[in-house]
Amino acid sequence: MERSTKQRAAIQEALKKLGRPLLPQELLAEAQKSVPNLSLATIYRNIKGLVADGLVEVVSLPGETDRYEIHKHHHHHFHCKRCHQVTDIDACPGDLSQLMPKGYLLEEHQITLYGRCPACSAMA
Amino acid sequence: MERSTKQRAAIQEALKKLGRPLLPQELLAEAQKSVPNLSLATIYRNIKGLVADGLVEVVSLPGETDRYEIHKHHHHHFHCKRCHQVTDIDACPGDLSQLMPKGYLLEEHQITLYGRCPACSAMA
DNA sequence: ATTCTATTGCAAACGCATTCGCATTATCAA
DNA sequence: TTGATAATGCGAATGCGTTTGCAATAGAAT
Repeated sequence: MERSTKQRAAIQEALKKLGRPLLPQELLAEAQKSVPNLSLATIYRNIKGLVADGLVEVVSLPGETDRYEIHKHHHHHFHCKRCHQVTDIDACPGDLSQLMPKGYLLEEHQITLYGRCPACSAMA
Repeated sequence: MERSTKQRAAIQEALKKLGRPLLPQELLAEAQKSVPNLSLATIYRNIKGLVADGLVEVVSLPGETDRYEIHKHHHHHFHCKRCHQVTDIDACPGDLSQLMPKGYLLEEHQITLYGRCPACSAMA
């Protein structure tokens, strides 16, 4: 059966607290603030379960290793070119079937936006 | 200096002929039709050069290994969920800065469309 | 033709994210 | 409290895409 551990709690906390897609490493760093010797293997093991339970979702961006965030409704992502943090974008242009050539059936779409986040655009 | 080999020619031909982003393996298979014992290492070595020369561009899609296609102007991609082939989509919704939260600077965007290509939607 | 050396093919080696083995620890039902 | 066993930590092992070492091959200038 399923046991509740401080590690799993710390992981969910971290995801909830930062509220953006996190790399296993980022998740590890944040969760270790409450469980110091938490290991990366435990991050992977728990994430796997959380994803299976539908509590967490995998965020794959082009050329990036998978990130994880608490499950939400349809949304897109912004990737800062400077700090490389990924942020959720709740807006959506809507139906894109207008872009499709004849004969193609559109089922989903994913948009990745690139640029500078507020903190980074304030700098350079 | 730079020499022209039948392998490099075959690789460019394959990219031109299929006209869509190709995986190293797909490229290998197609190019081997004219140069039978072409090796994967040669695919990688030549692609590297072609990309450096700006003749070929890298196409990274979420969760997929990089594909390569002849360089074109801004466009997007369609990924068939059944046959997994990737097709160019020349249309673009245009300016998406309306989606951005305040303070974020938008520089680029990438859209990946998913569904069924004509051949595959005709089936199931 | 001959020579010089870029390019190739092949297999071994890498880099890196993710998974696994296993002894140890900790959760939870009884 | 105790016993059964799920979960953890750590390091070793995978998987897989890509790169590299090296001897053999083949462009291209002379």
